[in-house]
Amino acid sequence: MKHYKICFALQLIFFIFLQAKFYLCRAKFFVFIAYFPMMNIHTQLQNALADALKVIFGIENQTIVLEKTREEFEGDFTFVVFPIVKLAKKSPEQTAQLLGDYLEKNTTLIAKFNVIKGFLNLKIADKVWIETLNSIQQTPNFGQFEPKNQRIMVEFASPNTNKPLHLGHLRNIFLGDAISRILQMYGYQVIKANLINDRGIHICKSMLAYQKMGEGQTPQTTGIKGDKLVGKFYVAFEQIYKREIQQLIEQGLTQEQAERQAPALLEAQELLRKWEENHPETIQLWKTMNQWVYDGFEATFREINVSFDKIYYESDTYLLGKDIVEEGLQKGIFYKKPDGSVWIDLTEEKLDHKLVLRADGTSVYITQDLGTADLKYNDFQIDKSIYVVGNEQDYHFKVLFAILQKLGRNYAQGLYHLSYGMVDLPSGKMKSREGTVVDADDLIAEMKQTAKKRTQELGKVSELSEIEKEKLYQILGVGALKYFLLKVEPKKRMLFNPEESIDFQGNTASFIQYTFARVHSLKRKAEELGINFTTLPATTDLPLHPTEQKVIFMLYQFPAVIQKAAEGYSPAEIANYAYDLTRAFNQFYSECSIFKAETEAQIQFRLSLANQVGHVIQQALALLGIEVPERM
RNA sequence: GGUUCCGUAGCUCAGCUGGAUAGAGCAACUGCCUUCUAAGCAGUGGGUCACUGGUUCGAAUCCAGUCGGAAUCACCA
Repeated sequence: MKHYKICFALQLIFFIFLQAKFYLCRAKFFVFIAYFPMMNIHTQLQNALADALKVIFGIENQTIVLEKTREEFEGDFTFVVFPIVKLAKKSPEQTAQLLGDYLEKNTTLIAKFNVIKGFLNLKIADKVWIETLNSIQQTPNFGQFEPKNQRIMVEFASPNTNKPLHLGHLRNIFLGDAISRILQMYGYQVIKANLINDRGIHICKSMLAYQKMGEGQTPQTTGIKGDKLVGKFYVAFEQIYKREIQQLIEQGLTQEQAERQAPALLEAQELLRKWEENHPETIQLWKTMNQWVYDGFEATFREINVSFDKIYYESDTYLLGKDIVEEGLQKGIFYKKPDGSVWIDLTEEKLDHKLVLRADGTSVYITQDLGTADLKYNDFQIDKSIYVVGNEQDYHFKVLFAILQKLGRNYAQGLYHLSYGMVDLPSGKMKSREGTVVDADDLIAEMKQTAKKRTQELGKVSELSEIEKEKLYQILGVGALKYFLLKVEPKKRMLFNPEESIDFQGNTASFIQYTFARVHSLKRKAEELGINFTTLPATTDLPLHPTEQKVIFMLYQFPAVIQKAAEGYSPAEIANYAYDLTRAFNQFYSECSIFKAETEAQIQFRLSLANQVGHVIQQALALLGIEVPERM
């Protein structure tokens, strides 16, 4: 409620400001319309209602909440009068009736209204909708917000280099990529960052197995993708390790002892020590194998059309943060235990005591995260910083942010953990050790294959060249996968059933892409007939079909949806919106003939509507990193 | 055990800054292609919004508790 009041107040101030500016600077007004076509109807209605409340009932400073009218009633916006009936001193019906009468008499916005109980349903005049469509049509980059002159870093992907990417990574990557695009649209300058975990015991495990049984294999000699090859040796290590543990247990050790004393692990630890001492051969092997992995990742990223602006390597950052520990000690925020380890007391923040440096002076996970936070800020002077990391680390980020807050970092306010739920299989959690992971490359290939099969069954694209067809399968397959993972609210855990392939019907990317292709087909036909696809309607006096009105209403909401998605860090908002817009358009499409419309003006109007739907679909899907085909 | 998150149709999910008779898709069934792409549209059936209480004109939505599930509470990352 509070949020809404502020929002309304800001809108009001802005509106007044612009009205004042209007006469001074006409251009500014158009910029305003360009970025906030929403304002036109919504704010005008709110203002008119505010007037009405004041004139009729003497009520001022009332928060005016407008809702979308439900399908089963006639109208576009609904004003619920229950909250004001006490102040109005009339029955809900009378109150609503009086307000409706006032609006009808004093504004040109309303075509009609009806009152049901305490609900005032307002139907916006067709003319206003057509003007809205025209204004959207004339807006270059409809949906793009004005630059906020703020920088925001989005860190995502953050893979380990000892094994290939899997389905869980894909959710992370798609989320990070989509939220980056959304924030950019919302006016931020976005820096996409990837913090690669390229060092540590797990990498040494792959390296050790390679030394033992690699026989000089390379991605080139084996034809195996680099990350897959390295992953193969990681699995090999695990097998050796497991066998050794088994043997030791048979010799009478406990499970725990065996796990600690197995020769393979000791050797891997030795390798890590050598790495830390800069042992040339070890470093060389490490570099070589990591490069294979990077090449492999790069191929996957290219396949899913994801890129980064900045790559951090943990081998560069893992020693950072020790100076911050020193700083914290000096400021009295951290304390030292007798054994020499350093801690922070976060019980005030309802967290616990947390270790920030080991007794032997070596870092823990959070130490380097403290250092990296400073590094990011110093590198880019960022105003906000987002970490796309799974919800298993919720506690870690609470602690990290609380520490940075206590240290008085001025960027601490702008930190946000975009936490998301795990992708589970019907059998439960994905476990790499048990071989139940869904490999990213395999899944992508499968999706493309399914898209191909489905396209061939329908047989509508015989005109396309082989290259174009391949591109189409790519767009459809990858799109379906992205949409599948993005349409669910990030924080919810989700289920993926490999047995049932991802749908291409219903609430899917394919459905939305298909609708874009339909629009494109209209465009081709218009060109054949020599009709300009983008011409604006000649008149605003056309009668609107209910489905046409609904489509314009959907288009009109696009900027507001972007705002909601950006502020709530939720690409799912965009996915749901794209789906609703698409459904509305398909309803229109099946109920209204475009080229057989009664008048030229109507044909123009409907083409203009279709054209705009095509644009917004393309934009909305682009925000999710999904491409659109012109035919399918 | 403490903390956090989740629980809506057979399945997968919307709706959650409180508003009218809780919505989609999949699956099942029924219509609609002498062509603006049927990967579509229209319709039928399917619900104790986990449960109990509270707040109020009004609760799937807010609060408390209970039950179920997950994560976390590491000198792993």
